[in-house]
Parts: sequence; C-alpha cells; structure tokens
Amino acid sequence: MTVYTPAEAVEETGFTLDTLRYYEKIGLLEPVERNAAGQRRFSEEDLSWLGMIRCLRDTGMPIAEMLRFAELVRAGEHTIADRIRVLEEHDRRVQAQIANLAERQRYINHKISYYRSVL
Amino acid sequence: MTVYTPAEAVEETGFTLDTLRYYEKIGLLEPVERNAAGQRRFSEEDLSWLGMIRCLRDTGMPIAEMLRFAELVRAGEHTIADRIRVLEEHDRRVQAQIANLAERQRYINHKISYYRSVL
DNA sequence: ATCTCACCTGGAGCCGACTCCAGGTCAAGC
DNA sequence: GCTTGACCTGGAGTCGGCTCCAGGTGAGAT
Repeated sequence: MTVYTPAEAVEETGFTLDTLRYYEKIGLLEPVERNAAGQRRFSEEDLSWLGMIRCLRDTGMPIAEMLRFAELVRAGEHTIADRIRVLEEHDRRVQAQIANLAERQRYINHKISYYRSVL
Repeated sequence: MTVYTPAEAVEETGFTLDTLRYYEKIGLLEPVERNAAGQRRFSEEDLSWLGMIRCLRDTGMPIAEMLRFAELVRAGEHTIADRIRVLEEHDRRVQAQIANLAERQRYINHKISYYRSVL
C-alpha cells in the first residue's frame, strides 16, 4: 500500500500540483486520502487513474467527457460495456487525428520541397 | 483574377467569417481587398495562404508562431531559408505528435481489451 | 419603393483548461 | 526552539482562440 506525497505524484504523473488539485476539485479525481495534517497522499490507484487521464487528455478528450467516463468508472462494473463504447469512439477519433496529421504533414513537406526548389 | 466574396471564402476555407476577420485583424492575413462598398473580396492568393494557415493550425501551430511565419513570407524571397527552417521544425513536431498519439492509442486499445476480458 | 440579406465595425464576452495568489498550517532538519 | 519548505484553501486571474453583439450600410429581388 504505497502512498505518494504530492511532490511524488507530480513526478510520476507529469501533471503540476495545481493541476492535480484542480482535477480533484472538479471531480475528475476522487477525493484523495489525507494524512493527519490534511496533506494529500496519493494511492497507486490514484496514479493509475491519472495515467488514464493523461492518455485521454493527450489524445484530446475534453474534460467534460473525461468526467463522464469517470462517472462510469465510479458507477461500477455494470458500466463496462459503456466504457468500452466511450473508448472505442475515442479511439476512432484518435485514428482520425492521426490520419489528418499525416495528411497535413504531406502538405508541409510539399511546401518545404517547393521552397527548396526556389532557393 | 477571380475574387471571392466572404461567403465564398468561408465555403472554400472552412473558417468562419468571424475567424477570417479575426485573422485579418491580428495580421495573420494581409489586409484583404475591398469593393466599393467596403466589403471584402478575397483573392486566390488569400485563399491559398489560408490553406497554409489551416494546415499549420490543424497541426497545432500557435497563432503567435504563424504570425512569425507570416512576417517571413511578407519580408520576401530572402527569407526562404528561414521559412524552410520553421517548417522543418514544425514537421518534426507533427511527427512527434503522430508518434505520441499512436502510443497513447495503444494504451487505449489495451484498456479496451482489458474491459472486454472482464465483461 | 421597400425589404431582405450579406456585409461592415469596434468592442465585449466566452470557453476550456489551467495557473497564480494570499494567507495559513505543519514537519523536519539544524 | 526556529526556520525552511512542502503543503493547504478559496477564489481570482490568465491565456489562446475565437464568437457574439449592436448598430449601421449598400445592393439586388419583388
């Protein structure tokens, strides 16, 4: 049952402490355990959930949708089919993002080639 | 020398009219020609530059950097080597974005598989 | 002629996602 | 025992990028 101080959680997750507090405040993170002095002590579970958050965030999922996903997770096992649906849908968007970036990248490369040709 | 009405420019570029006006206001777009009544008439050149803008925007380049690129373009032919540098640098970031998305997508897919396994 | 509709302007407002601040509390090293 | 520094809170502020609004103009369709 390892616990992590705020500084360690920052280190592990790559989020700032302010961001972690913000996520807790808006309910993206369930209320984090506290020590006697009221300081946060993050659990392994918190960190693993934050790993999911990072993944969703970095693939462009808006906070509002992450909140909905968080509620599914909290609601228990019977929402697993729903969670799969959310993730599959998101996966498709990520796929589309990648395709779009690759397409735009081709344009950029054409432009670079053109510039090279007129140098 | 085809010209485009605002509505046509919207149609062609996929930007809203407000966004086009905003881009002109901040100097991302050079002052657009006007007809006698003061209404904008976009040139082919404007549209092609907007195509570039769309590409850079959709690949995540911040407006501040697009502005710098716009200045290079305005400054004339002698900035072509600099423009190549900007685009190459950006291309690398796009590449990194794609790699990152693909990586995150793997995580999402693992999660989906896991959820399927516990259904 | 009149109406409608696409425009125009300057400036305010909005939204998402943080980020910062003031003022306070504890714990641990010297 | 004191200082330093990591942490706490609620709430305000910031930032990027639009988006909307009020009030007005001019041109073409009925």
